[in-house]
Amino acid sequence: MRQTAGMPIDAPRTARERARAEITAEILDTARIHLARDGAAALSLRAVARDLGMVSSAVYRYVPNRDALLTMLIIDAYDGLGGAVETSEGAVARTDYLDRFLATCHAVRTWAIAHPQEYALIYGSPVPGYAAPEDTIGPASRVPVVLITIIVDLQSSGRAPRPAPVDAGVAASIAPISDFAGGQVPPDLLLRGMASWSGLFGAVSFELYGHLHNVVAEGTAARTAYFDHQMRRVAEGLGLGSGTVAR
Amino acid sequence: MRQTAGMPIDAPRTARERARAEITAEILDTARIHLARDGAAALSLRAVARDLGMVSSAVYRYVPNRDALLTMLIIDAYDGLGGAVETSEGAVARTDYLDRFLATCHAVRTWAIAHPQEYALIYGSPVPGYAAPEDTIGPASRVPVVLITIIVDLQSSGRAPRPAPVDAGVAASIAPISDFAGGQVPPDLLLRGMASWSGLFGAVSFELYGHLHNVVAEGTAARTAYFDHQMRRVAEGLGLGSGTVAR
DNA sequence: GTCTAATGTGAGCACTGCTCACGAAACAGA
DNA sequence: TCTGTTTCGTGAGCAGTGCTCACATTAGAC
Repeated sequence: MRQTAGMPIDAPRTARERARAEITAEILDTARIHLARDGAAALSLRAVARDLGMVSSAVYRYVPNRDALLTMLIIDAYDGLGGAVETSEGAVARTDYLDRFLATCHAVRTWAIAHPQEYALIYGSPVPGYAAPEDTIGPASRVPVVLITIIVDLQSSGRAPRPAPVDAGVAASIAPISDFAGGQVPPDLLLRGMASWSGLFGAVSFELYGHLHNVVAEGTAARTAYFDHQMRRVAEGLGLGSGTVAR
Repeated sequence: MRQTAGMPIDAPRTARERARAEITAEILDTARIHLARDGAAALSLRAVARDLGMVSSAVYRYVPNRDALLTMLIIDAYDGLGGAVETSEGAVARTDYLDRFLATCHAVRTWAIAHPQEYALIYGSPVPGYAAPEDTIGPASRVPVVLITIIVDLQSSGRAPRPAPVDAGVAASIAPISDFAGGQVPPDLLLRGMASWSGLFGAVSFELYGHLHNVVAEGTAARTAYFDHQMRRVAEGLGLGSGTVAR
């Protein structure tokens, strides 16, 4: 049976297996600290080894190579973000669709600001030559699933206009996600969900990567007000609005 | 007098100055090739030197360090994208506002797909510890200026609803860009411009960084159809729409 | 108690950015 | 034309990286 993130790790039987799991966890913990402090590009297996008081070649007994360590950290980051978002969104009354959406947006942004290097690791430019392994797609889909669920819920509540017809070519283009959703969700809603997702991602990334420099004032209040306004605009465009963008 | 991108280089007087300019250009050219092939993270001064048949320490006579070389490539990339977008958008009739917007979007995406590493360099996660110098803000603003201009043009044509009133806090948050625009452009329009810019950026980045994997079908046709649809949706949300998102 | 497999060690390879002392060449001023 | 000053190319060297490998040690299985 394969191990997948979120699944509890098999209880180690022997002392050796226990030690192995423990040391692997220590490596991951240390790597996490280094990542948060220095960023993914500067993550060094040798430095992690030094911090743990082991010789550099010893970590290769636990981690096949640097890319594998990064992959673990990527899954970690996806799960961290996904958990934060699910908690935040889950605390809002189910029928307050706009608030659910805004809670999701702000949760993503708050997490990103608190964990900039982790965010950059999962949503920044991929390390060249690095291909995201299949293990990441589960954790990676947690946030978009939340967004699409909000839109689908709004739809089923009957409080939204009927899904708009979508051009056949466009509908065909999203066949993969449509299949993933069991083919039951109208393409228009999936497209809305994706649009909100990429709009949210764009706004957070812009802020985090410094593209709002000389555009939006630097303080926390200004940045939050700007972000909130723009996310309300996105919601509006999705049929999630409360009537007007202005607050 | 300081040299700024876009400004013609002073004609070199002596043979030495001419040689210097030439070798610096060769270094930049080679670095550009390496960037396109291997990505920014793998850009190596030593490798560039090798390609040019010079010893590694010699390039330090022309480029202070690796970061400076990256900065030149960043300015280069901004200008390349800006030029491509301005050309594309400039070819559309001035009064076809939606088409101007879509031309801009598709130009950004086309350039990004053709120059993925350059795109990642300017819109991906910034290299840790690297702060974008002031020289980049001019070239960096070319695309957003195009977008905001479209929206302002539409506004002045009288074919759009009046700019919506904006919450005072939100309006204050965009003081920097508002000042940059001379204080004449209504905040609502600037906010729309920024929203379109970050929506466009989000969509292109998602595709380029592989976040559409298992979501949107892989082929060129599917990806283009999806992108076009989403950009039309963004346009819609901006008041640039032609009436309906469906084509 | 023995045998095998897992684990830790340190040397080593090839690479990186960057510095520095050293000559050689090119320029500028007298 | 001669002299003095910059500028430029060279190669060695430092500190760091990822990763491999032969070797010793140790822990678990039988």
